[in-house]
Amino acid sequence: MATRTDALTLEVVDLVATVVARYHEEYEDAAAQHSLTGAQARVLALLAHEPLPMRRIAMRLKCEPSNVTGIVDRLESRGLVERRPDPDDRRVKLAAATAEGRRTAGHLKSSLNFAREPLAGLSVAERTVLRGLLQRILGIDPT
Amino acid sequence: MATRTDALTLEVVDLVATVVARYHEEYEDAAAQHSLTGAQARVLALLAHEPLPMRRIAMRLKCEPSNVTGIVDRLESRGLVERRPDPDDRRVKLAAATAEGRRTAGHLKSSLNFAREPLAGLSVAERTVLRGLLQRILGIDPT
DNA sequence: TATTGTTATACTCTATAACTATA
DNA sequence: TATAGTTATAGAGTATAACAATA
Repeated sequence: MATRTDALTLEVVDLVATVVARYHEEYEDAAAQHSLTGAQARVLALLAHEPLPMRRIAMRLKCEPSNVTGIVDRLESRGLVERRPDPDDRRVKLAAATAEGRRTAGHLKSSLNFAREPLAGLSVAERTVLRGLLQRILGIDPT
Repeated sequence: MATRTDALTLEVVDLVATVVARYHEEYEDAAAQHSLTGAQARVLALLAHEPLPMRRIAMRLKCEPSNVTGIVDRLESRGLVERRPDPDDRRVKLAAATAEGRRTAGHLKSSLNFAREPLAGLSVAERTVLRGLLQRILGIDPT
């Protein structure tokens, strides 16, 4: 075990903080290019993958369900998302991305170039090492 | 150069996104433990390091200067921050952390345990490799 | 009774534009 | 005239509490 918080660890934490800041910047910029807020972009990305009950969206966003109402309202008024009844439970409303919503989500994902540019400088071996270290940090069992 | 967006790169991007999400969660939680919002905590951390003109705070936060007024107002009303005149330019107001503000910032930093817990599982050698890779990604010249 | 989604309310963060006091 | 900070305003995200419909 290392000392309580050695210089190396602090350096790494600082680098992680910088990565976090830059990632956020790029995400917000990419969202803004499609006239979306960050929260709207996150919900749209979620729904482009699969329709979800309002409450599940709130859990994924780690916010209160009442907030999701407004976010989905704004996405719906732009035709990117629609609300559908759940056949199994009439209390539930399923939010689902429309065709245009899925298209926008696709553009958004590809304009998020954090993926390519910075990682392009790393070799396959280096990216593999990085993947392993990040998995360890996150407590993910490498399958 | 790797292919446009190979599976490995996508995996790493996904891991980075998870790190970003977890870091944010922990930061907001740590701030909330001191009844601070994320923005307030960021400004307080900045000012605990050194006093700054309002405009410089806005540049560091990448937001409009008008927003900083409100954030500093709230910190000031809690006695964590104070506004001082700048002797060199009477237009400028320097925001500075009070003694209590610096204390709060210290607690906040130590309650941000993203630093210790996840990185503790990595050896010194692994942390060194991670530091190098993150520096490469961020385009930082290792001194 | 419990749960799902919504509404109502209040607070914070955000950008824009107009204002003031300095420079 | 240009700049620093503020104010005013409006939109969006957030939590809390209360509500209707359904389970």
